[in-house]
Amino acid sequence: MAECEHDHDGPEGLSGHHLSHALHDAEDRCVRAGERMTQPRRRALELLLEAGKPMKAYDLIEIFGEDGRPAKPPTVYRALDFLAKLGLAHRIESLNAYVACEMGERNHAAAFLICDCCGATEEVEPFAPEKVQAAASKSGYIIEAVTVEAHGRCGACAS
Amino acid sequence: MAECEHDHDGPEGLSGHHLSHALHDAEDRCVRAGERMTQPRRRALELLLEAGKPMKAYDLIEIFGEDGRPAKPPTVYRALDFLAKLGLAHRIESLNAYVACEMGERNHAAAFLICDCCGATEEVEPFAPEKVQAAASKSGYIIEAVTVEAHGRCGACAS
DNA sequence: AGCATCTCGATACATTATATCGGTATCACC
DNA sequence: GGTGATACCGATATAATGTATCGAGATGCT
Ligand SMILES: [Zn+2]
Ligand SMILES: [Zn+2]
Ligand SMILES: [Zn+2]
Ligand SMILES: [Zn+2]
Repeated sequence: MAECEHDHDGPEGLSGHHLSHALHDAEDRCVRAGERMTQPRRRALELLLEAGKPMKAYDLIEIFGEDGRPAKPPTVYRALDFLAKLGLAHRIESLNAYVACEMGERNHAAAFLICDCCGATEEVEPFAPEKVQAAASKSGYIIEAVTVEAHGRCGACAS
Repeated sequence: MAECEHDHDGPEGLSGHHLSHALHDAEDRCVRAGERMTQPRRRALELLLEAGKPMKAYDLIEIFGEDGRPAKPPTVYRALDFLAKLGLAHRIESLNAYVACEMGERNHAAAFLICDCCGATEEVEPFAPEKVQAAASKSGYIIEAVTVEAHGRCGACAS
């Protein structure tokens, strides 16, 4: 980021009834998963959907209150963790940022193309690293580095 | 991590002439790349190689000085950034940690299996996310989440 | 009602990372 | 062998990011 200043306004986020629908769908999904869509969780998702791009936790914290007052950090971090757990949002580790999931399916592997120049990001189908450039070039991307991080349990801990 | 307490001592890092050789190789590679292997860079790599596992920046900072005194944060972060740029080490974003590269080739896509229980990590060949479980099960790993983050330049910025 | 569990708000704190600046080393060139 | 450009370093200060903890309220179950 900030390496060049191409000023490209990408596609923006949701508003109006698109937003309402997305929130309603999320609530459904939440209920089906046996979880509660509480007020802070809904608000966090609303902000991510409105933004339509990755947001830093502290940027959300600043604008969290409906009344314009910032939230306390744990409130927002808890909500974001919840959304990520449910698959409604993803954390992008290399940006320390969070973004609403654009795919419907639950618990899918997440993959992102991230422009280091302008900050644009795109959620894409997961792919093998050696196929990244081919996949990315459909969007004109030139990839410089790919990282794959798979979390789980090792042989010893799984047993 | 810290979810269970299987106490498995994994393979450890380098020492003695294994360490010296690795450092010497790194210096060669550095020179061939037209870069300088300075004292702080060498020291950072030495610590990563000795550890043989991912290390937090501030853990390195604590033990950085040959004389037992800690380093200043920018010293270590600069060295780590350099090592990562050269492909001698990787940053593991989801752990905020750094590890010496176990593969020889330069600028390869990095992929890691990370045990959330004991913290064991393993650098592996990059793979397509849908093949992760198959690949990982060779080591007994059970994968719960995979993320792919590809950095580069978007169509607009590349042009 | 009584109890377990989940969730929240608040305070305080911990961890991780960077901006900046002045000085030194290194190198290319003349 | 001087001179300027660049890369690198050490130090100070501060910014950005993330958590531990605790008491109170909400929710669901029997
Ligand atoms: Zn997604
Ligand atoms: Zn871009
Ligand atoms: Zn590697
Ligand atoms: Zn383990």
